[in-house]
Amino acid sequence: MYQGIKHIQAFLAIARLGSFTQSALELHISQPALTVRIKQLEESLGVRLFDRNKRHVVLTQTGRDLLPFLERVLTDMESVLRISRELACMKCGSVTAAVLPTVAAGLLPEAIRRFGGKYPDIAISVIDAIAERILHAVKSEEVDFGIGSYLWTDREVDFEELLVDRLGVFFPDGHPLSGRSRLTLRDVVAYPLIMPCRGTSVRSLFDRAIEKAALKIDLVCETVYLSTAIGMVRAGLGVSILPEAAIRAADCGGMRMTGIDDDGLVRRIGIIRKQNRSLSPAAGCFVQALKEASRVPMAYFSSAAD
Amino acid sequence: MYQGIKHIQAFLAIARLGSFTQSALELHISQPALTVRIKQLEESLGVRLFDRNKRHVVLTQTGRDLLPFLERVLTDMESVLRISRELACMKCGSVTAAVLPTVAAGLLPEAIRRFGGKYPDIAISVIDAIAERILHAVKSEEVDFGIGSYLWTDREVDFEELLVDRLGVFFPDGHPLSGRSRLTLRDVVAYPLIMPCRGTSVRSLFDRAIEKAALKIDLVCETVYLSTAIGMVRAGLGVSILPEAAIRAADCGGMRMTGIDDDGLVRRIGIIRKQNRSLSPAAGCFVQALKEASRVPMAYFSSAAD
DNA sequence: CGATCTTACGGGATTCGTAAACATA
DNA sequence: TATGTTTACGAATCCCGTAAGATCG
Repeated sequence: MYQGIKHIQAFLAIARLGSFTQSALELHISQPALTVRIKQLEESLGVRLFDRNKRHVVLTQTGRDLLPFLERVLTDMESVLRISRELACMKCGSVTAAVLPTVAAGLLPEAIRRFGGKYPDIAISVIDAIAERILHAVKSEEVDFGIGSYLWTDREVDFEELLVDRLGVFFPDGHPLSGRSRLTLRDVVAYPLIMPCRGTSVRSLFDRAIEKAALKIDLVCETVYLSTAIGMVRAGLGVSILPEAAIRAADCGGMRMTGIDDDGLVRRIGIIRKQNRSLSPAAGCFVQALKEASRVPMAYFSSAAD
Repeated sequence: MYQGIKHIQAFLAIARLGSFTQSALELHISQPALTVRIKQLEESLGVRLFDRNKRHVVLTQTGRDLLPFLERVLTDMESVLRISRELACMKCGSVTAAVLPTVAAGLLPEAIRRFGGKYPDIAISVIDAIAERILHAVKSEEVDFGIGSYLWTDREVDFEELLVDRLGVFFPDGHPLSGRSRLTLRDVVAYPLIMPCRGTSVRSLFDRAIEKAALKIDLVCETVYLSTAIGMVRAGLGVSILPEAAIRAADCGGMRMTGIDDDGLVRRIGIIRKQNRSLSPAAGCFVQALKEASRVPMAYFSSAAD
């Protein structure tokens, strides 16, 4: 069949330089080898490409007709090389991640800062989503990877922990729960509850703990945004269980937070990846930046419930 | 360096079929050979293209990024193959010829008819020109070949005779030259002459014959078009020496033509080609049609002097 | 005769296929 | 265990470079 790129390079070099000898020098092969290459190309294409007049070599009409097409093949091949090199060296490409809002506002900016400094040409796009949707996005390969809580054992995905996020009880000033250094789930369920809606990691952890302890609860409201839940708590509608770090992000005036002593109520946050899928060089590098960033304390958290 | 088309075919087959085994069947190679090819391609591009999960093979993100580029290379390569095949089989292409007007109106239509019947996809373009310009067009490679008279020995071009065109003396009814069965140049130069202009083959032959015989002439007019010369002869301005066949093409009422016995006054018309240049398949085939057509008598001649 | 392309041929690298090993569902 | 990919290795092929041949200016 047709031979390969080297034959096209040979053709173009001779078409340009008008000499086998010159072209052989440029291509770093011997001149007889070039003769053979052109002969092979001519045979495989079934047409004569050059008229050899001993002193000069010139394209035949057929050669002239084919020249632009062969040029395009080589140009395109060079594009492939350039782009794959750029992808490998992260001079281009993109990373897409589905991330819990708390992480998107807390850990992520630091990671993006680190990564963006090293690889300014990689576009990073972040989809902030609740735990359930992150898992879906990872499994459907909408995203390169997710950052979230690994709540449901799922053999389709791998999990690698980045950080552990403790939950706490949020209640208004002057609430009966005040003054205790630690609380338990059993203490909390005696009061009306405001919780993030289903599908969030906090809610999943909470529901699981409730079921395990076989407790009854009085859920007065479900919120999408963490800040809404906090507002309701401050207004005296009830108490809530939320990430401890939220105390730093939201306006928590008129509120108290106390840690909760319950094994189930810790949010293990990490990288969620589809099994048997390799990360692109850029994504792999960004994950690295995330791991580094997770070793320094986070400054801020978002106001969305997740 | 990068390997070749076969690697790209391998990549695309696997990307499409999602299986090394299937692709190997399609490509008619063994499956281990395919593994090696992909490994080579990945190494030469410096990126991982597939995630092998034993049960399925799926593109990596990088592979997906590169897919359209590699597809384009193969598409382009297939274009090259298709076009060269078409050029070879004369399913496409064009032929350009510089042709004497008498031939363009006489021999050429028959040749075009024959050729066009067999190869309807080849475009034929004809430049009608006088002998001098035909030679120039051939040497500058404006045209694939010329059809004309080989008047000036020129090592840059080859000549292959197609037909011989005799010249005759044209004079008005009742002219003193009337009634002779043959004439000589010496008979003719006694009268005022109307001749095709310099650069035409007829004029060149004439001038050469005059010079060789060391005759003096009375040139009253030079014409570009053969029909003009005939009109002037009919009007009694003088006599002319023109291709005998012109008697059939122009309106020659009130005129007589007699053959001339002079060795120099035959026009040898044939294919004029640049030396050491091969003809395209289409041009070569058209030349063949010309040779065939030149073996049947011509019906008409043009009215232009050449 | 000098420059240049073509042909011939031997050595070396590449590629292929068979067979065996390995991995996953 | 069955399916499918990777590794290993011997054999065939392909490709290259050197040397000799041919051709044109």
